[in-house]
Formats: sequence, structure tokens, C-alpha cells
Amino acid sequence: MNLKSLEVFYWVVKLGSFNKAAAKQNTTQPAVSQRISALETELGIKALHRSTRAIALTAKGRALFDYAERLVTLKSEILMNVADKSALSGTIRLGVAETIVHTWLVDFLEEAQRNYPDITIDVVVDITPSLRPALASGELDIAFLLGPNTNSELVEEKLCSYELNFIASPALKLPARPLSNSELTAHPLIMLPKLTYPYTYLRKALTTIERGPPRILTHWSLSTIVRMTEDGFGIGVLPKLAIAKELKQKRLRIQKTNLHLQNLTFAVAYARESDEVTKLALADLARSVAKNFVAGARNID
Amino acid sequence: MNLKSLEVFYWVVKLGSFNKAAAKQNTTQPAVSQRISALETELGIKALHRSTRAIALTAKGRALFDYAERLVTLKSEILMNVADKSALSGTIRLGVAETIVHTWLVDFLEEAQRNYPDITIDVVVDITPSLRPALASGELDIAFLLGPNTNSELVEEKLCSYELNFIASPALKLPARPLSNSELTAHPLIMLPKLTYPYTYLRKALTTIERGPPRILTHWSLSTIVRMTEDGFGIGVLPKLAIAKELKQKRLRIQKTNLHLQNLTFAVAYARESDEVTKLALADLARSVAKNFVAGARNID
DNA sequence: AGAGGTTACGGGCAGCGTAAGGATC
DNA sequence: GATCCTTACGCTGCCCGTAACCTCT
Repeated sequence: MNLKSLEVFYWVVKLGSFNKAAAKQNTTQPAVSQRISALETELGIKALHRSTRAIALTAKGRALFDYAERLVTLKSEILMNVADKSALSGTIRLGVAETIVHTWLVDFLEEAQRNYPDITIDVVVDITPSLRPALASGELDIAFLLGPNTNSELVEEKLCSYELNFIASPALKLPARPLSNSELTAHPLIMLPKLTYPYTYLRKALTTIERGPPRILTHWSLSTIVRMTEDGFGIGVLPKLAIAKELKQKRLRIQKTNLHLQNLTFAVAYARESDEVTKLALADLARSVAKNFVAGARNID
Repeated sequence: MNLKSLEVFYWVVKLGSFNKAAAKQNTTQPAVSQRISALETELGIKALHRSTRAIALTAKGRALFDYAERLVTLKSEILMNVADKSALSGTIRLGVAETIVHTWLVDFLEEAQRNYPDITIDVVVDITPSLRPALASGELDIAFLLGPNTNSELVEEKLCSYELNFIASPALKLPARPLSNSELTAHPLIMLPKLTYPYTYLRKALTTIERGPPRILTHWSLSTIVRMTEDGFGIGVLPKLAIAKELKQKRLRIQKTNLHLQNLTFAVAYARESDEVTKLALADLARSVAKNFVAGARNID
């Protein structure tokens, strides 16, 4: 009897699908199929009804699942309490919101490589609303995303908080003094789309009876927002820390206004599961890297 | 991380030796060595001090051992509670006292084959005093031997009880009536050696002041005792059930005496361990086979 | 037709046993 | 030198991934 087979079985039941279990375990669906059959043959039982679309546990299957859960838990306890953390290994699929890519992701990956040389990290850059379901379904193991969202079924913990700024191209020749709201809305605002804090807040704050809502240009790609802002399409709404280079090179500047924007906060998120020390280790590392990054970048303007 | 490796580690610690663990797990000593190294490498720890002769656990090793024990227990619980018993598989080393060979061992092996086709049973015939330490050290998994010995560190449960008889060759021309003690001691008694019930009892019961102790010929092999008795060397002290064939063929007969011998009882014994459903299953089977044998052989005389 | 599980098959590698090599008493 | 663990090495067989197939909606 094999620990891996029981782990696969556990995930098949937990996720309700051979495919999802395969994704979770970084393997293929046929491999999962094989393992389950082998397990059933070895124990001489049928564990799963899988005639129809949804899989259902047999009585023995339910019993087996309970044991499998305990085994999986024990395994992760061993990794947690006995194993040298630097010997952690395996592949972790990391989802990242783009802002993080532009700030400390590289630092993080380097640190991870240094501390956990045997862990392979597959990075997927995507928008926060796509990252959460991917975590929940097991397609991703861990993510750095906009949050923490307290309603989430995921574990989410604050990582860092970025001051949100109005950014303009010097070519716009805006005054250094704080802009009034009407001066601000003379230009389109370029920002992240609906469902994010800047959009909902600014749309409400800048809507006036006479002129209606401000012109807003949204895009999920931070790079695109930066590029459009540089090209003078409008005023970007971005954390200054994400555009340190552009600011330094004077290709962009911070535009003062009368509005106070709340910080954009990011969180590390992962599914609430009985396993995976690796995730915890990486989450800790992310916290430390993010903290250092914010501390080291305090003097940017 | 591998269930088998942790199991091997468990047995190495439990038995205090790579060699014994290898024997226990039906593998070779280098294989054990490899597994332990692999485990230590994977977890990035040293689990065992093995510079000197005796094996000692490190702190991490002790922690790992606790987890390993729980895993081994869980595994056997799965086998016990979830697995179809008829799907049990593996190799079991069975030690057998010779009397059992001459009574129901073949029945047992056939039944085992029928009920558990995937279990391989290696049979070792030996004397009871050798079987117990072999069980304790893990060289054997289970044994049918003289017992139960209540002082044993082993689990021992009564299997069957054989009436012990005085057996003689017809060639001795002894009378059919009960022999007196002095008539009995006119011939050497052929029986199992010291440390067994018949020897100690009869030596004491038949020793008289004038003639001293009776002449006793002992041998650990039942076959030899039977053969010697057949050849008229003396009067055998044997369970009649072990010589059914010889009695039927009138090559031997039961000799009545004035002495009452207690029954010779046999037990199934195995080490008190956290694992091994297989042993329990086979012990159950042995109980049933032994019971049937005794019931079916009631009319022998 | 598409989603999801099974079967078939070739290839890679983990892990085994044999055998030789230390180390310690 | 005996005992016990480690290292070396060739080989077997398990298990994986690819791909084709089946089945149900």
C-alpha cells in the first residue's frame, strides 16, 4: 500500500473529480485512474461509484477516505515537524497579480530559490478574480493577490500595502500643485477595472451631477496602464512602488490631488487544506520579502 | 515520502538493527540501508546515529519514529477495517512445532490457500524453544507451538489440546489391561525432551526410591519418537492424534496405564505489534482448522 | 460534440538483490 | 576476524505520460 495512492484517492474524493485531483497532484488523469484502480484491486474493494458523471463513495470508500485523510495529515505533520524545511521539494503553482510582478516577485523567487532549492515554482500571472477560483479548485497552490478577502473560503493573510497614486506623464504638463477634482477629470483615468477598490471609489467620488461620471479607461494589465499613462492617454491610478523605474527616469511623475486614496493591499492566499507545509513556508517567505521591499522602497517618489 | 520507507524505519528502530528489520520486511539489508538514507536525505535530517554498533535515535529521529508508528498503525487499520480480507497479500513466515505438522498443518495450509490466495506462507518446522525467540526477534511472523506460555512477551492463544497417550508397538506384546507403574518402567519411555510437560511430570511420577528415575529416551523430532516406538525401543508418549495412520494400520497401539497424563496443548503465537492483520487472519483460521481437526478425529483410538 | 473516465503502450527510473568494501569491536 | 552497515552495479518491474477509445449528457 502506497502513501501516494491514498493521497490521490483523498484528493479525488475531496475535489470530486479525477481530473482535478490530477491537476492538484501535478500528474495526468490516466495516472490517477490507474492509481485508484490499483488501490481498489489491492484492497479488494470498490471505493468509488463512478458509473455516472459525479463520483460517489461506497461504504468502504468512506471508511478509506477517513483513513486517507489521517494519513495525509500525518504526512504533512512529518514535513512540518520533522523535516528540515530547506529540504522541502516538489512543484508549487503560484498565481500572482500583476502588481506583484512589478514590485517584489523577482526578489521572492530569488529568495525561494536560495532557501528552498528543491522547490520548483510555476508562476501564473493572472487577475485576482481568476486566481481565487483557481486556488479553490486546486489548479493553483498559492497566490499573491488583491486582498485579503475576509469572505473567502481561502486562507488569506495580508502581505503588503501600497500607497495608490495618481500618475501622469510629464508631457501632460500638469501643475505640481494638487489638482482640483474638475482638473483631474479633464483627463481620462486609467486604472484597474471594476470590482477593484480604485474603480468603485473614484467613479463615485468624481461623479458630479452636471458632468456625470469621470471618463475611465480600465485594463487588467498594469503594464498596459503604465504604457498608456506614459503615452499621455490620461492619468494613471497606480501604486508608485510598481513604477519605480519610470519615476526615476522621469518618464512618469506623481500627480498630487485633493483626493485621498486608500492603500491597495495584497495578500497571500491558499486553500484551507490539511496538507502542504510548503505553502506555509512560501507564505512566510513572501511576507518577509514583501516587508523588506516596502521598507527598502520608502524613499521613492 | 514513502509509506514503505517509514515502515522500514519503524522496524529498524523497533528491532534496533538494519539486519533484523530487513529480515522482518522480507528484504535484504542493503535495501534497508538505502531506504533509510533516502528517507534521511529527503527529509534533510539525520535520524539515526549509527557510528557505533548500537543504533541510537537523534531528536528528529525520535519524532519521526512517533509519526512512523502512527502511520504503520493506520496502515494496518486500513487493512483490518477497509480491505477485503481475502485480498490480503504478502509473505508470512510461519514456525510450526512438529506435532502440528503431523496433525492439521496440511489442512491449515490448504485452507489458507483457499481463503487468502495472495498470501505466501513460508513454513519453518522447529522446536518450540527455538520458535519463541524467532518470533520475538522478527525472524518469524507467527507460530503454532506448545503453549500458551503466559509469561511470554508474545501474544499466545490456545489452539487445540491433544490427549497424551502411551503408545507401544504390538511387537512388545504388552497386555491390554492398564499397566502398573513398574510394568511401565520396564521399558524406556520415548518422549519429547526436558522442559516439556510429559518429561517433567513422568520423571517425577515414575521415580521410586528403590529403582530411581525411569529410563527416558528423548528426542525433539516426533517422527523419530514414532519410528523408535515402532521399532520397539520402548513406550512412546505421544498424542494419539499425531499417529492416526500408524494406529489405523496397527503398527502402533495405545497402551493403557494407571497414570493420567494431562493434555498437550498448542497455541498460536505472534509478537505483540502494532501491525499485521494478516497474522490475525491466519491465527483465526488456525483456530478454526484446529477445532475442526480435533472434532473430526474424535473416534481415533 | 464535448467532458470525463478507461485502456493500451512505450519508456524512464526507483528500488531490488548480489557482491564487494569499510568500520568497529 | 566477525559483525554490521555502506557502496557499487546491473536489472527488473512499476508507474508515468501520450494517445486512442468509450460513455454519458
